[in-house]
Amino acid sequence: MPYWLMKSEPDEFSILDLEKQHQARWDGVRNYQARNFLRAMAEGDLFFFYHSSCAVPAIAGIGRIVRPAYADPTALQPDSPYFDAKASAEKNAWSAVDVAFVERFATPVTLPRLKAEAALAQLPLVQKGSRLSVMPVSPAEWAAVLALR
DNA sequence: GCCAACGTTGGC
DNA sequence: GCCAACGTTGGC
Repeated sequence: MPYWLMKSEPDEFSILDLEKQHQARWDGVRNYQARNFLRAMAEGDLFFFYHSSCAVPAIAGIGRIVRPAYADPTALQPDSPYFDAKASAEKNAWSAVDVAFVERFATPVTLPRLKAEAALAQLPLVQKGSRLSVMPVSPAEWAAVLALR
């Protein structure tokens, strides 16, 4: 079962929001590499929920994919910040998945701690300049993060 | 708020 | 197809 990591700005959508809502649509991904990873997800896959662009960037918990990739409806909504004028119902390049809450870490694993972990050196998240917002996580990396929680 | 790094756009 | 300019990401 593949593992993933997805970034979200907690001001927009946080692990606490997911915990309260139980389930949510993960939409608004507008990068082809990230989108391709979304499309590779299967129902039941687990992912780390990462808080980006905030006071304490950190892996804040775990979610589960409950519906695999489908056309992202926000691309078709003119009032959405994720609206894409080039998208149509017939031809929508963007994908969304549905996710469910699994766990909120009592202590989020902060970016400095992730960077200090040798087992995570290959993870795009900790690599200089990487802005990838959806990425695969190997079983060894998954275990290394769980051990830091 | 700053700015480095990146991905995308568009002129040629 | 190249590449400069631009807009965005995201840590600090």
